Amino acid sequence: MKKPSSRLNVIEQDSPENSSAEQLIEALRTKGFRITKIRQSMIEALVAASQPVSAPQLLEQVAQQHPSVNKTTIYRELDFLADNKILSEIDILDGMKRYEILHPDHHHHHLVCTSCRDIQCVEVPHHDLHALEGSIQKTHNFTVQSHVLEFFGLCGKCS
Amino acid sequence: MKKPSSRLNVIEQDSPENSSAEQLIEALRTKGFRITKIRQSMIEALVAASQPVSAPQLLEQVAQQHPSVNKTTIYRELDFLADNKILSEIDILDGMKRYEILHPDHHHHHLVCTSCRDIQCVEVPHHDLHALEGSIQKTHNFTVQSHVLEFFGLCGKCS
DNA sequence: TTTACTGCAAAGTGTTTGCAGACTA
DNA sequence: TAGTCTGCAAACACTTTGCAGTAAA
Repeated sequence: MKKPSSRLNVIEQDSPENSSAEQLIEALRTKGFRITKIRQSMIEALVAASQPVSAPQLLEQVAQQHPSVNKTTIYRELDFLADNKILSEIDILDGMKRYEILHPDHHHHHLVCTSCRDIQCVEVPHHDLHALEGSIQKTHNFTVQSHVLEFFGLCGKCS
Repeated sequence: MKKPSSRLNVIEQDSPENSSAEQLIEALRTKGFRITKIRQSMIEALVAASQPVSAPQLLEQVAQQHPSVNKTTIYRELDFLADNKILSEIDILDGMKRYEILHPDHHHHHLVCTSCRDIQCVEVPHHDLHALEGSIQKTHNFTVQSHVLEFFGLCGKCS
């Protein structure tokens, strides 16, 4: 069903995974939220993930440590984490949302293989898009808040 | 057949709606496909649409002329039309796909209002993205076939 | 006549809701 | 203890499948 993801390490983690998860958890704690086992497990799974993951994938992952976890909790928690700017949603046009840890200083886009559904991350020089957003703002009377830019094609293995 | 028109602003139709629908239908006919009432009605509805439409929206639309039409037919026909390069799929992250007539010489992107879900079209200078795709091809060993670029924000009415 | 196309019923998949009970702080 | 978080059951919305019947060419 799922094959081990290719380690292309396009994006390098700023800090070791554990530390990153702990930082996020600490931030939530200081905001006054409770750190439950499931919340912790989800954040760790998301930090460790090498690709954006879907809710069903995450359910499977978390269930390995907490077999009684319910899908409702997963969905609610994903909403919660997205609301708190810990996750960003991405869409690869296959009908379900995926989530990944949001690195505020690390905006990037994705290369989605249409054959094996593998997802790589890629950073794009931002001045182009910023300039574009500025001109859209003026010509279309539209206030751009965010954008989605994803590339579809064939990865090295599939081409 | 093809009129060269690269206007700024919102996309302008090259030709009257009827004519465009008839061209598409004629192309299908010469490929050997049957032109049923529902197929015809769907193409006309899609050509007339001012925004990308979802399957449920299209069902409602077509049902006005053909009350007995079934959702299964709508979904199958949308697949069929997309396979035949008459439609392109777009995704505005609200959980369902939308479709619009594909103008091969008229690639564009969308401005999605996160408040009222209104969708405007916008053309983006393509040399930037082409250059980007070229460099991705080399640096990431990834063959780019297509991309999705959508902007989210507030339209004039909602901001 | 041929077979592409259609409708119907049913099921599949991802997601959400209401509520009672459990657990963190 | 208090209020956040969780599990469960059920419902939702969009989409797909199998099959028998209809209609375009």
